[in-house]
Amino acid sequence: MKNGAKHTTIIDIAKILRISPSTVSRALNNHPDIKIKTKEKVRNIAKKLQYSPNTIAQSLKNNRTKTIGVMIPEIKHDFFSSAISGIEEIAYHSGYTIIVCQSNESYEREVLNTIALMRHRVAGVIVSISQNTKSGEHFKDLLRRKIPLVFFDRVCDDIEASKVVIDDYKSAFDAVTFLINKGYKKIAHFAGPQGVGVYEKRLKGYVDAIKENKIPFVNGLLLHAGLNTSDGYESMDSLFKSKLIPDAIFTVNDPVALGACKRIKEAGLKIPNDIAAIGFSNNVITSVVDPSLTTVDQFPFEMGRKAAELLIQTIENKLMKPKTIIIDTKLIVREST
Amino acid sequence: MKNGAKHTTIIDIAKILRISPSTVSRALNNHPDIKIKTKEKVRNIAKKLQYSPNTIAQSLKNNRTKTIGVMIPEIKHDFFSSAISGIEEIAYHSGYTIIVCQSNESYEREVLNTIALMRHRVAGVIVSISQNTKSGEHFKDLLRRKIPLVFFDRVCDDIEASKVVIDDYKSAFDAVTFLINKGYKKIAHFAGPQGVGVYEKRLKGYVDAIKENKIPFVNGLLLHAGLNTSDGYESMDSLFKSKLIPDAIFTVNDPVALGACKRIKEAGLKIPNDIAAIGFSNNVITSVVDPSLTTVDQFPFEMGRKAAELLIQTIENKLMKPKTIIIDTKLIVREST
DNA sequence: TAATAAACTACAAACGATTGCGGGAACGAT
DNA sequence: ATCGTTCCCGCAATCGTTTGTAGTTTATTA
Repeated sequence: MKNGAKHTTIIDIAKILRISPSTVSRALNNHPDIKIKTKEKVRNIAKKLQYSPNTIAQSLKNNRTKTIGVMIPEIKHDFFSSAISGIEEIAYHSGYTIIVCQSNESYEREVLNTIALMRHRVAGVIVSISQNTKSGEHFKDLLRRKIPLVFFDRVCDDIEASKVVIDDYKSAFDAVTFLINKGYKKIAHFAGPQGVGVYEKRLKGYVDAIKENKIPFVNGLLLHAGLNTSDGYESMDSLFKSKLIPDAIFTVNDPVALGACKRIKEAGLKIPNDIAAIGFSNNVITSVVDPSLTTVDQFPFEMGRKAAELLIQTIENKLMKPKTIIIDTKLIVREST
Repeated sequence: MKNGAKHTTIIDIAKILRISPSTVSRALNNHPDIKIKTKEKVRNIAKKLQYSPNTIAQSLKNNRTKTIGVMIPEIKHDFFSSAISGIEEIAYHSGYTIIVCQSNESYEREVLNTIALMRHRVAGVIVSISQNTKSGEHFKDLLRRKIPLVFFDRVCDDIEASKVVIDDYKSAFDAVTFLINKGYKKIAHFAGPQGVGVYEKRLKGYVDAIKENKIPFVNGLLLHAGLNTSDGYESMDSLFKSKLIPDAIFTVNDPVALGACKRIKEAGLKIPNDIAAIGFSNNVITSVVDPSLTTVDQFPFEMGRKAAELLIQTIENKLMKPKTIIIDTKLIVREST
């Protein structure tokens, strides 16, 4: 079961040149104690034998790795894959590699993945937590072991770690206010799973925007469901059945908005003339659907970059205490409003 | 610059119990030489101190890691993030972790990433190559070091390694034949970068389908461009300008098809009545655009799974020689045809 | 020429785990 | 009393690097 891999080591090089491994090591690391002649010889042999240092051995010796653990719910979501892309970008340029794992929205798997990352002695971890994560004990384990931790988007509020988030409350508030200013008065909200901070805040933003603008709050216009297209479809369907027809909807995310739009179109109504719609996240998809969807851009690539920057700064002791970065969102106005 | 991390080791446990580290190791690995009483004591202390084995040390000792390197052009593409998801799924269940890197379609970066993966002594590598990769020397380096390699989708033909692909030729041939059977006669193809095998094969499939069905091949209906929406838009634009209007188009991928559709709609023409369209890949986006797009599903999640399975089998010596798996594609017929 | 500094290089320990081998203890059988 | 088993466990080497210390040249200076 061994990897058959046979790599050349500094000992191989040492033997050939009849010098000691330590000299080879110092030569390769350009240590001043080694004379240039020797360094050149070492480097030549190293190149000839395709020597590449064994990170494993280095890590063991130095008690430190250049690996960052990334755990997100699901890679296939636009938002998260863009974030990973941003993380990888920064990591790459700082000489770090990233280990990616997905929790699949499962708390148990999140815990197991955390353990796996600890075993790997990652230098730090970047996380967006699963929907079903209530306890943050596994993250506290990381901190107890002095492994730096950065949350992004879906954060764990009661853990002292750096965070990269958007202002979900304000983004939602602004989106709804935008609708109100456009003259819409019966605005529905399809909320996400409560218990997850970001969705709670979006809901609160909706409620407060309604209240502050002195629009009557109608309980029936506030629906709770999941995060998928089907949820949006069904929520809209139930509104139609209840004869409580809004003139605009604001949904927890883009897929839900799209599902709702589908149902609206099936009802023979026009968007935005009969019902306007705003989603959340600016999935690529929103710009090409017909009508294109007004939505809130969270700049996930940028969030990933910032999270990686924060983490690396913490790892390298350039950032001594947790910091929260709030990424500005942008309402992307399109045809659906 | 050290990670402050302080982890408990088997030595710590050994000291507490006044036994030797080797006994602790054997106890934890459930070795028959160790009596149950001792094992229990060891396990208790291990749990109390939150011991978790140092993968680094294990890897060094065993000269083998349980890490798989994954290199793809860009994570943010639907197709690749789904594939990664599939890879991670299989890897997770076999106890492997994955290191992800992106080449960003750059040959140089692909080479550097390969070196980084070798340094990490990954047990194997899964790759979809960049557009600009002509030489496969860096992959041969992997094989020389006996590091198993599996390609998926964009493969390197002249390297002897396992591959997971679709039959691009047949998929394209079938898609075009489908159009022909529907009665379309002036079918255009917007081809991708030649030099990349998969795109060449799709082109060939198009050409042969035209010829075998005795439809006149019109040179002006074959356009070469890139892979983005803008390329599709411009290709369509140039067709309009050349007054050579097709009654159907088959594009190298979905974004190109969408770009073309955009231009078609701008021209006031109807899809599929005036011009039909077929894309390639079944990006999520294609099902929600209006009109929804007929396309070819490549089952990227499944490709990722298969690639991971092949790789792990090779790593564990259960697969002795390279194998090529061809994933069946499926023409998803929607409104655009 | 001898003393001293400067320039190189080697030795050995360490990182944390695994594992072949050997040895002590306890026990029964002869 | 001797031998043989069986059961537990420890010693020490090993994986590939890094690095403090010490040692050997060589060059420099008095």
